[in-house]
Amino acid sequence: MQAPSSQYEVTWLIRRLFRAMAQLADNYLRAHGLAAADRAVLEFLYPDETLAVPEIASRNQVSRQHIQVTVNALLEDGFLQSRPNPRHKRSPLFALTHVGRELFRKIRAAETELLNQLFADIPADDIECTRRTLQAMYFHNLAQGDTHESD
Amino acid sequence: MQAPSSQYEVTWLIRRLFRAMAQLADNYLRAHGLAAADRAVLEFLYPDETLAVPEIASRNQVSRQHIQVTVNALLEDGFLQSRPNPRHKRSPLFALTHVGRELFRKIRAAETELLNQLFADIPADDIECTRRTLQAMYFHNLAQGDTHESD
DNA sequence: GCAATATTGACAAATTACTTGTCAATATTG
DNA sequence: CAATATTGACAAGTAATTTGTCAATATTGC
Repeated sequence: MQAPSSQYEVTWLIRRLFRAMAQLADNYLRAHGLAAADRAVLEFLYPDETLAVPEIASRNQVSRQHIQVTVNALLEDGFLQSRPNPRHKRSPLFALTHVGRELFRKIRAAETELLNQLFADIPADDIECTRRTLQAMYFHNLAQGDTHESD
Repeated sequence: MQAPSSQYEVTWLIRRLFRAMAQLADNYLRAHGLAAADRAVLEFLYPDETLAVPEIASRNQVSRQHIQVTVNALLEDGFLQSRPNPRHKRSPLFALTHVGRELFRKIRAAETELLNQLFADIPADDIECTRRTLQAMYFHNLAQGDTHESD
């Protein structure tokens, strides 16, 4: 029958790659006792951001309750520290501790290894073109689909 | 601090786009009473494949029990039909019915609408370059990470 | 053919990764 | 300062999927 369009294939590949990447990343994260949600929080704070729980949640488009639990656990494990929030006295800001920053740096380094394999033999120009295109897709998407609140 | 590499950004965007796309697709699928897993099965069979449950599962990298349940439901709803499997008498092959094929065609058409918005203003060359790059990534990935069985 | 081994479908329970609901405490704002 | 909103904590619910188990039946190696 008709060949699928390039557009369709791009979205198909995004779906497949996401799953494949998630599996690779999960294997690695598990070795450090982290879940994907933990990694996401660390990423939002790396290297020097300070954010409150509700703000991390809204940037990550997940419920604040979920991020609350994740942040509490990371705090307990010594990867995060809290500081007073000038904008809201009940909702402290969180930042990486030195240990947390080192942890995420290591995670990134390991991921970079995987990335280098994943991108082996792909010309830099193609990677840059892909980045530009996906970014445009992402912003198109946001422009039309980012008008929902919760809670 | 240091700017993230293009490689890293590409994978970041894949993660973000996957989630955004999943949300868009889910809204549409729900209207047809389907879940993402149903769509995946229909896609594997569209337009004229015939596959047994364990084979769909292995291609989709999910457990055969999960696909079994999904296929049973689609069969009950009249979207699939079974035929004898020459390679295994207990494990019939499944194919789309006419209704099932029409359903998936409609899903695809609706998705194409969304895709056209998502890709609006992106040059065809960039889309093609992106497709080529993602495909290369996907095959790199498969080449190294496809050696695990289950069950 | 026939025995040993493997595969399959069915079902149940467990797991993961969240969301939603609720509430009291405390903030912010008008 | 009173009305309203936000936050953190906790509980319960949900969706999608995995894992475990089993009996039935296939396939295979001899």
